[in-house]
Order: sequence, then structure tokens, then C-alpha cells
Amino acid sequence: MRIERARGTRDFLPREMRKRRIMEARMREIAERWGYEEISTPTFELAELFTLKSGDAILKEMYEFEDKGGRHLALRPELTAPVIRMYVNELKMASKPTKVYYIGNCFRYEEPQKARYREFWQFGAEIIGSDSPEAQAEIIALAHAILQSVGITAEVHVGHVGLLRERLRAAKVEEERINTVMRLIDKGEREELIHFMNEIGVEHHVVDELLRLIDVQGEDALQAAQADNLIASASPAFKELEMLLELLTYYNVAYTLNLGIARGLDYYTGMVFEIYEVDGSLGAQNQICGGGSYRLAALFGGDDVPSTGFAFGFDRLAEIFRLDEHAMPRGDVVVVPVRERDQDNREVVKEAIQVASTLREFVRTQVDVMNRSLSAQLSYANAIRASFAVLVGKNELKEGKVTVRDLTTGMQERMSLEDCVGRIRATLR
RNA sequence: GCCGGGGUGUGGUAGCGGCUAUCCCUGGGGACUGUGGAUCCCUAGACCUGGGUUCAAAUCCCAGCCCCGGCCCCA
Repeated sequence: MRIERARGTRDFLPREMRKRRIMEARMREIAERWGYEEISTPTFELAELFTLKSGDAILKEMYEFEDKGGRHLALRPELTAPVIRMYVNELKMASKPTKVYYIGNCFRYEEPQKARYREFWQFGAEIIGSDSPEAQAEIIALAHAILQSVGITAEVHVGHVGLLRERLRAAKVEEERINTVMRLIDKGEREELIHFMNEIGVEHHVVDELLRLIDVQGEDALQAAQADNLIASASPAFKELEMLLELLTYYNVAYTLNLGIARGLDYYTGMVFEIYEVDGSLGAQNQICGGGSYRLAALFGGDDVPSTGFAFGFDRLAEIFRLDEHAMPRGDVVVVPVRERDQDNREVVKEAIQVASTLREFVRTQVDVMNRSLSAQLSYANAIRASFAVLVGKNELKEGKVTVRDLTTGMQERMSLEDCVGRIRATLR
């Protein structure tokens, strides 16, 4: 009976895995160079960690279960909450800012479709301890640099929920209702938004201003909006955003100001940003990164530390990323024991294993495990695009040498093992 | 949860009521008892699952599962 893969999960074949590892290495490298350190949290957590943050409604989209001890657990649907939980539990005393990055698999019970799976990977980074414009700019710039490292061009959209919340507060809208408004903005439900605000008695000119505010987009839009009296110049959120945008130019990050980004979650407090893939290869799922400034730690019993961070949808990046396989050099060496038919080949096999061990100290090396003929072994070496075949047979044993065959040129030569090592080293360098 | 399009060897496919299910690629072996890529031969390997219609189903019908895409959602 054939067992199918669970719905929404994927197998990664060697080729795909190689690609993902290369991407991962490049992304890690950038994060490390920016002074971020890797952390890792458990694959499952107490379900409460996630419901606390986003309400019971998310239970239906989580893989949740009870363990044998009666604990209510869930496979993590995202990584920000666990990271902040870890900070509150173990890292409180670390010097600020605490800069971390992570990559891990997450699980959501949703309908699979293009670039959307039930098990997926996120790569993220957080600055815990700051939500200053400097921290915000750094986080956006880091995300930008990471994208560059994997050769992906995308659009960075920067918004600021503080600005919108401020405007609503000034109009005496209750906090709870502000959250609802933010969610509607995030969804882009313009009609409903207007309807809702009218219903709760928001004055018409405020509704109008807010609508114009969320339409603010583009380079000089912030100044224009201010000149238009949509934003009070004394507004702290405005000052913060202005500063952030200036810092982004120092980082040479091209961005689009988009105050319509609201990131429906209640805990975002200031800057929010999203990055979209632009050439449409991801279909409906073109958002590849999201982040912003938030306050979560207090929710998990820690101090009210401000944080700024982002998370990439790693699989979506992998979908876009094209690895040039031809640019990858041949590399392997295949050691070929030349067995004689109907004879004791132990000495030959022994020598082949020892030669392989020597070569493995510096190059990827394989030895036949199929008891194949010389011809079949060379055929295999060719199939895996190996660079060299090192032949070991009774003739070589007699002379204390090996035969090195360059599979690219077809030239071969008998030489000592030391010379063989030297030759392969020189060629593969 | 909803809507549409699909599931034939490892991958890609042909067949769309009737012969032993086609071809390419792939895996293993051989022609070639110490030399790869070419050629040829042998061999392995498939009609998603279950029901129905029919003398006869890969083919038509229904349901489920899975895949692809979209809606919703995306904490």
C-alpha cells in the first residue's frame, strides 16, 4: 500500500534541497554580518502562546492537539511569538538591543495553493529593545540586503500604523474600534470601512481625511499630505516616519510610502512594511515579507519592550530564486576499484577505500558499492557529472600508483597517490 | 469553507468504450572479462481510490483522496 504525503506538505529532492541550502546560507551570512545571532525555538508550543496573541479564532487554522499529559499544544504557526516568548523567558538580561535571526518550519491548516503550503518555512530577524527610526530603517535595510543576496528584486512598501491610529484617537474613536478600522484598512475593504466609520459616528471630514491618508503613496507624498493638513506636523508618528524615510535613503533602499498598509494585527505600534514580488510569478501570493514595530513582550509577562522585526516567506523566495546549475562546477571524484572476474579482489577494494579516505579529506569522493564492472562505474561517474575517476586495480597495486582519469578531457595518467591529490586539488581549485 | 481545471511507470506523455496500454526520459544488466558519454539488446516500472453504467471501462457517471489555480483567510 502506497502512503501519500500529507496534504499541503512537500518532499524536497536533492536538487531542490541544494538550492534551498544555498539560499539559506546566503541569507544567514548577511544577517550574521549585520550582527544578528541565530536562535531556534521548539516546533510546538503551548497553544496559548498563539491564542493570547491573536485570539481563539486562529485555533481553526492551527495544528493543535493535546499531549498525553493533557497539555494543550500547537505546532507553531509563526515564529515571532515564540521568539518573543524565548526572550521573556531567557534573554531578558541580555544587553540591548538583542538582535536575533531564525529560520524554521511553521504549520497552518489552510487550503494549499500556489506558494502556500501547510508546512512552510520562515526566515526572520528581530531587534528586541528598540523601535526607533534607526532600528526600523535597519530592519528594512536588512530585509532588502538579504533579498539582494539571493538576487531577488522586489518592491518595499512602508507604512506607519501609528500615524493612522493617532488620527483616529484625535477623533476620539475607541481603541477597540480603531483595531477594527485597521483591519478593514489592511483588507482594503474601502466600502465597508466607510460604512463602519459612519456607523460609529466618525465625523465626515475625519473619514474623508483618513481615506486620503491611506491613499498616500510615493516619494514626496508625506510632505504633500502634511501640506494638505492631513497630518499635524507636531505629530510624533509623523516625525518618526519622516526620520525613517530619510534613513532609508542613507541605506540606498528604494521604497514606496504606502500608508494603506495596516497589517491587521493589533500589536503593531509604529512602522509597518511589506515587500512584494513584482513579476507575477507567485500568483495571488506575491507578498514575500512583512514586518514592523510592535510590542508583544508585555503580553507574555515581560517588560513592555519595543521591538522591530520581519519575516520572509522562505518558500516564496525559493519559488522565485533560480539557481544556475550550469554555473556550478563539477566536483566529485569517483574511486573505481577494478575487480577481476572470479578472483579475490580484496586487496583492490581495500586500496580503493583507503584512496577514497585520503581524497575525502578535501573533496567529495565516492566508491562503488554496487560491485559494478569498470565500464559501469565509469558510466556512473559520468552520470553524476564527476570530475575525476581514480582507478585502482591490480596493475596499479603492483606499481603502488593510481590511474587518474580526467572525465572532462578524457585524458588519463598513472601516478602516485600524492601526485593524484595534487592534480585534483589543482584542477578543482 | 467555497469555485474551476486536472490525476496513465521516476519524470514527461499517447490512447478517450474493445488486441499483450504507446513513445521519450529514468533505474538495473548486457553487447564491451581494464576504460564513461554514441548505438543496439534485455529487464524493471503506470491507468489515484471506491462504487456505478456496460458483454466490455484508463476511457462514461458518482463520491472520496491528492495535485494545480482562484476566492476567503493569512495571527
